[in-house]
Amino acid sequence: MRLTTKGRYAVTAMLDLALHAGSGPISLADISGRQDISLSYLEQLFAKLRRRELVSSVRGPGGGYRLSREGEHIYVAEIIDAVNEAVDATGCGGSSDCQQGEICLTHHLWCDLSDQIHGFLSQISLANLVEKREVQSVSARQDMRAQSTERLTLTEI
Amino acid sequence: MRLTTKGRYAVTAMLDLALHAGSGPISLADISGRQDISLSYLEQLFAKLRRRELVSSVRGPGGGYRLSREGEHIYVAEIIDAVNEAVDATGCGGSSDCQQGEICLTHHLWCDLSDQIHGFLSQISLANLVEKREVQSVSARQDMRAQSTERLTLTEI
DNA sequence: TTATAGTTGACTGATTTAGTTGGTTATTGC
DNA sequence: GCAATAACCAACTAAATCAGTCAACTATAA
Repeated sequence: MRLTTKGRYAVTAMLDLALHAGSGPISLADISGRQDISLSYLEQLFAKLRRRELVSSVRGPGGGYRLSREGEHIYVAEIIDAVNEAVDATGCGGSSDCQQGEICLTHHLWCDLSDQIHGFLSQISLANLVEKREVQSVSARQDMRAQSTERLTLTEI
Repeated sequence: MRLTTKGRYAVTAMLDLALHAGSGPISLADISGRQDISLSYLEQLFAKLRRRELVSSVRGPGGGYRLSREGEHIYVAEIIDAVNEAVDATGCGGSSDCQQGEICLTHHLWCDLSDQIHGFLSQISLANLVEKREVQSVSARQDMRAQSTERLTLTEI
């Protein structure tokens, strides 16, 4: 279990999907606009999320991504694990022979801490986050901003 | 709050200190030998741990480091924070104006998750880790290995 | 048939990680 | 006083990761 900005981007993007669920597939361009994450970086992240079957894709115009399960059943831990892809944190790949054929101190210690954090983040679902009042108010403002820039783009043309 | 291998090294080294507390200051060379962490990398980590007053140093022969507080009062979260030194995880440095002068979705979300993990790791002390049976048994073996290589070095000369 | 949007891969600069090298300073014991 | 020890310090490096760019390709809706 690692906690980096990469995981944060992924969780944010997935939360954006959850917030806009119901209105058909959401394009990465939309998420990019709302969350200020570069489109190409999102593409990389969503390739991994798709491989883990956290999202499913629809190609062509009007296409995009949708959650492949209900938000209640997608947990923050899964999302972070999907994009961080199993970095052998123990140094021995779980084979427990890190130090001259025997288990090292780091091994037990970090597996334990890591497991506990993992367990903690496994209890927080996207639906839990969507429920939060702050999340809803920020999201509402982002939607309005997105709509106004959309109008701008149209009138500019 | 970030969780990387850097933090793991720091926690492991501090746990080594806690396990060998009572027998005078512990040299980084000893920790390096037992935990397979390069001496120079330990030096970098301990410079930060000392700045945060988690350890105190004794120079000269027989010198080394010791915990500046009892293990009961040193928490895993502090150690990780000390070596990771405040990386502005929010992108706006807590000023809450990440997106066109207003707070972003990431901000709330990540601060919240981050705070909860921090709270969790703030409850685990070095003393808690020392108590664990697995930690004690691994540590005992490491000490024996260190003694035998010491003997080897002496007889080789 | 065209525009949309996902899919893929190669490539890049910046930062972080982990470690090396080569010093200096303080302290201890002879 | 001198040699050995071990903390302290700074510059430098290779490798990995992060974040993003660019360019091509494929499926599909209108």
